[in-house]
This record gives sequence, structure tokens and C-alpha cells, in this order.
Amino acid sequence: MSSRTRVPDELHETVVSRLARLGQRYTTNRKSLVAMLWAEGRPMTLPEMLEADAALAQSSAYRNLVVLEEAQVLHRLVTTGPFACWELAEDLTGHHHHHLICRSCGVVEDFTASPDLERLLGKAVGQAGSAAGFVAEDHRLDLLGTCNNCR
Amino acid sequence: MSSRTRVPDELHETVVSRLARLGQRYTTNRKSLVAMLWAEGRPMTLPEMLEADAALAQSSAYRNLVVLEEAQVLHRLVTTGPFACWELAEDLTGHHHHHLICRSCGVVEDFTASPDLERLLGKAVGQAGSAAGFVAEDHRLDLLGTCNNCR
DNA sequence: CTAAGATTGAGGATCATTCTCAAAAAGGTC
DNA sequence: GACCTTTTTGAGAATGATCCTCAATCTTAG
Repeated sequence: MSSRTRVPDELHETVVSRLARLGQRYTTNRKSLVAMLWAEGRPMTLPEMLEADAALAQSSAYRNLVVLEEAQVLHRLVTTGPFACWELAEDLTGHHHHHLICRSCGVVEDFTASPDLERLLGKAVGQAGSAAGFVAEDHRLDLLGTCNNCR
Repeated sequence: MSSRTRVPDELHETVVSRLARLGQRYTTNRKSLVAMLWAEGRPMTLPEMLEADAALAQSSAYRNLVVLEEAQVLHRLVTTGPFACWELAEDLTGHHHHHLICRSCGVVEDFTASPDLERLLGKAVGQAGSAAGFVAEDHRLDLLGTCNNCR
């Protein structure tokens, strides 16, 4: 539980400029979402966000998540559960990572792969072109298992 | 496009016995779904299945996909797109694989990782326990890019 | 301060998926 | 083959996460 308290100025500035590129403002609601994800340090679903900040309106939250996603500030994860899951974009946190997903409760935690593994993943991305003309650009790795709480 | 024509007897028998474990029959509709996925050789969404076999009723198809998933005959993928995606369970095809996902059209193709990469993935699964008490049991790897059609 | 434009939020609309239930089909038994 | 029991089917309704609408409110520029 890496509970961080304040969004660094540098991150703040980057978010401002990415939103500005799309002609969007960094409003109070949007700041709340970014600050919450920063503080939590792991991907969150919409119900989690609404619970964490009762002042958020559901429709505005959804809309702002989409705006922040389009601005490449947030990234939407694909999950097994019924809810989508958002995290800060990797290039904002400077922390390339993958996910540990609990099969029991669905919680998602971050996980850093070994340099060896990352190197091979990069290689796999480069080589995938051989298969049926597919050009790979990126990779996504999840480890599935059981979290500390559910054991 | 690896279009295979007939489901092997061995696969057929395995499906029968897995359904039997749950007290379920291998009905005509369920055979259609399995045969279709076998013939197609890649994960398919529900609309794709309905288009491939106009005789399928939507509600029955959804229900049978769930039954086949519970029997561990099929596996449901998580995707970015609006539709879920199903494939034959890995241990039925005897073919451990990952996925190439086209960011443009969403099509999913199979992809076999190198032995080196698989070895490191297995190692990562084993080591993940160190992180916050998480016990990993399995891994999921997707390569994201552009398919042959969309280029 | 004011006008123009962006954002908000309550509620409604959408749509993939699941559920309901009456009709049809499949087994088992004689 | 006919009969009974249980499962499966499929058309349509219900559910629920997400997205849209629009009048009210807030921001920013001038």
C-alpha cells in the first residue's frame, strides 16, 4: 500500500500540457481523479473511485476518465471483472510495469518484470511480424493468482 | 487462416467427459460452437459466431458458452473491444500460446512464445510471491499491434 | 463585469450480457 | 414404440456498466 500524499509538480505540469493539447482544462474533478490514482498507487475501478471520493458524480467521473484517457494521462486496463480499471499512464510515472491480478477478488497490483524478461518481451514484440504479417508494437503481461488478502 | 474441417475424436471425447462431470450433455448447439472455434483456429466473439452460423440463437449461444467455460472446454478472453472473445481451452488443443491483438480492428490471433521467453515467464510467476504476498499461478501475455489486414 | 465557451451532474439511453419461462428435445423404462 | 422425467432451447424481458443529453454552473478572456 504505497500511499503517497501529493502529486509532484512535474506530473501536474505534464497533465496540464497533455490536456491543453486537446483544448481541455485541468479542472477540479480531473485533478481529483489523478490525485486519487497517484495516492492509491494501483489501478482503480470506478466504484472504488466513487467510494474514495463521495463528491464525485458518476457521469462526470466516466466522462473525465475518457477525457484523461484521450489525453494519454490515464490508461484503461482490460479486466475479467465487470468494471473497467484505470491507472496513470506509464510514461507519467516513469515506471514500466505489469500487473498481478487476483482471481478471487479482482484487485490489481503493479509488478516490475526482471530486465531479462523485459529484454525477451521486447524481442518477442520485434519478431512477431513473422506471424501472418502482424506488426507488434507493445506488450502486456499479467500474472494471475491470489492476493495476500484472499489467502 | 488455418481452416480445419473436423473435430478430432479425441477432442470430442474429452469435451463429452468434461461436460459429463457437470451433469451436462454435449448437445448439437454446443457441438456447433466447439466445431466452429476448432475450424476457425482463433478466438471469436459472439457476433462472429452468430454470423458464421445463422442457426445459432443468441441467448442459447451465450448460455452454452458459459456452460462450456464452466466445463473448462472454452476460455473467455479479456479484450478492449465491446465483445467477449472465446477460444478452446489450451489443454484441449495441447498448444500453449499467447495473443496478437490488432489495435485497429480488434482481431485476435494466436502466437507461440519462444522457449526462452516461456522459461522466464514461468520464473516470473514463481517469483511474484515476493511482492506483497501475492501468489501467482499463471501468466497472460498479449502483443499489441496492427494485423495484416489493417496495414 | 460580461459574454462566450467549457464543464458539471442528474437522469435517460444504449447495448452486451444474463435471466425467464413455456415449448421442444433427449434419455430412460417398460 | 409410447410415456414420463429432466434437460435444453429460444424469444423476449431484465440487468447493469457505460455513455449521452441538456439545462445550470463555472472559467477565462477581454
